Amino acid sequence: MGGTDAAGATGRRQELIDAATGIVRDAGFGAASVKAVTARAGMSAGLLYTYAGSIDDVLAEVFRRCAGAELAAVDQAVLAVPAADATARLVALIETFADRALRGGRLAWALLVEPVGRAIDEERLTYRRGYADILAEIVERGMQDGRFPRQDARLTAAGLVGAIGEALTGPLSPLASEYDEADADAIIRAITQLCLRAVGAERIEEEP
Amino acid sequence: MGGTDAAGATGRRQELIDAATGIVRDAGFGAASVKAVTARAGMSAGLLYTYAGSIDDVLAEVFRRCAGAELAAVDQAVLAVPAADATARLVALIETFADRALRGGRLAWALLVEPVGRAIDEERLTYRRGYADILAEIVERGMQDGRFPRQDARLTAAGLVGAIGEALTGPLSPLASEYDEADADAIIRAITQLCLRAVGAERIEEEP
DNA sequence: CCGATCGTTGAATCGTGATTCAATGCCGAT
DNA sequence: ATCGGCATTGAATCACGATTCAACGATCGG
Repeated sequence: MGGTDAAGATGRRQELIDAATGIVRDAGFGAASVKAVTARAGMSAGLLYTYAGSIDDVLAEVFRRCAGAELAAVDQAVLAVPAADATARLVALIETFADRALRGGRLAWALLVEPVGRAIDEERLTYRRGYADILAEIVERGMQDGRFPRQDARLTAAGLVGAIGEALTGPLSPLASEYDEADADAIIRAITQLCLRAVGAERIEEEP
Repeated sequence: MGGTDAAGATGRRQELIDAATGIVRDAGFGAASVKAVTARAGMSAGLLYTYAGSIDDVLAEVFRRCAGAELAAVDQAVLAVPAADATARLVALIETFADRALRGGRLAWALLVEPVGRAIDEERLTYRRGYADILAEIVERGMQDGRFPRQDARLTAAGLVGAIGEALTGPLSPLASEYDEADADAIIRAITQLCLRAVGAERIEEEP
């Protein structure tokens, strides 16, 4: 056998997905053409079709994996907090999500808002709905416990997804331009406060 | 001269823009190809290039006009309310924006979130920033008057743009599926409450 | 060493829309 | 009636990326 594992342990399909993931992280889905992906994977363009149905197949898989990892991290962070404290769960969700987004380079942008084609838009819907579902559950519970005022939990959830996403990836956000590493905490705190107020959480930890 | 005004008063460029606007309203920018636009305008494809530099030129102009009209309507509604009452201004903004979006068919979706190419994405940035600017001013004023708690006005503004946009156009929103004409008011009310809470407005009109 | 097999290559082809431009039609002026 | 010039046509061309596939070459059993 030749080199390290060029065609060995990993498997061509995995190499394609890894290469595509790297490109998406660096530059978004728009840069993940057949040529770019196969070049990064160190193979010829045609070989993609031996190991995947199409470039959209590969990119959809990349989206599922990245989005799934983000969602899982957030879900885990939320579940680490007692369900009884809806406010703390909400804070955990926002902090985890925002922290990962701010440190993940272009990935959050690619997953949340980058214009992409049909194949991936459907994945995106699942992704956003995943967050909205978690949020809706938290809001529902908070209402039951009397922590949050009566409201349409699903609409609030959608609104929070939009608010967090826009604050983190929109044209006015730190991610759009350069931003100070040190600012990250301040930004996360501001988003958290915004969302806590939005659901009507009573206890809001103020900082001087 | 021949027909009504086929090549008369209106001007070819205007006809192109009108045709493109109609298509965007009906089906979004994705449907506004050269062929579709020129066909709707009743002229041949090639003529587009006599009266516009490119299809992107035409679509960017359509975007500017539609977005400008929406923004102007919202701005007008906001200015109709005394600046001293930041809460009322915020309500006016949301109600005007949401009402127009819910009644405007696909237009709101096209302007806010439809995936489009570069030429138009820059226009979109201006559009969203326009709303964010108005919102930031309202939030700023509300803080000065002690109606809203201390917060990062620009971040709140971005968050509100995201929340309103997602609630109205997101996968979880009424616009994604069919929705009852009668529900529109309830939706608008829910979004309003959400945003009022988000900025920390004290007086929130409850309804039983 | 020979041929079968299978992974691999990358140039040719396809698909989809935008864009160009030679040809045509239409008009008033002469 | 003929001419010059402007408006218009729409088929040909271009652009650009995805996709295909005939050809190549490494490996292995005999």
